[in-house]
Amino acid sequence: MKNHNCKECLIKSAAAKNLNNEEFEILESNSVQVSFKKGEVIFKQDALSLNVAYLKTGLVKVHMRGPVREKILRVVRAPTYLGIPTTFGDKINQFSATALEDTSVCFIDTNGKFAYEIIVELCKNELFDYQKYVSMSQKQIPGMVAETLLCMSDRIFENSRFNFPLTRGEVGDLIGTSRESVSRVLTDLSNEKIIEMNGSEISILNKELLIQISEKG
DNA sequence: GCATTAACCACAG
DNA sequence: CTGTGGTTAATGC
Repeated sequence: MKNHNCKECLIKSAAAKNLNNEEFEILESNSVQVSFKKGEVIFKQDALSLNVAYLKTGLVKVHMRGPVREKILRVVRAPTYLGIPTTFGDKINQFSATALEDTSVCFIDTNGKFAYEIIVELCKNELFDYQKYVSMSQKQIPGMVAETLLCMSDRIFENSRFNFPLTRGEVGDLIGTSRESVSRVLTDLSNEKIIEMNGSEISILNKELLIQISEKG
């Protein structure tokens, strides 16, 4: 935790861009910035709410405990809000967030000025999740893995080569399959020279084919 | 039936 | 944690 200056923040949220000086003072006195190391829990399911978390830098997985195992709901890159972890009315988190990289987060005591931005964020998430669940229910595993790789490459890292932030097991939790299946698909893709793996580093060699696989399912 | 897909188990590195 | 092989269950042709 450290002192911070929301007005001078270079990674201001869209909501914060509309605030006046007085409102910035309110924001600063009602928020706190915290750093997290890779693997640290930012907020935890079943714990009391820490209000809204704004992911300033880093990469985070948002996940929920399922009847059998943990399910990764999404993987998000800064800057973004981490959603509203509680239901209205209670203050118990319904899901968790864990840092996949070193990360800094601002916890904000919610006030009216942020409501609009938060709603926009929630709508985007809802749409994104609907699309994801449609995909998941209709595609086979290679399609889902391909889609995940493309998503990482295009949306998270914006690079065809990147350091894969998830373990095989976590990819399984994300797309709803077993770690073994993820393993096998990845080695298949590697054997077919569609991707290249070096430890945790992954390069996409044949993006067109990968897109085909992700679309065909 | 036979083939395919994928989950579960187990063991090795 | 990861990779692999054997086994099993469900599904499709």
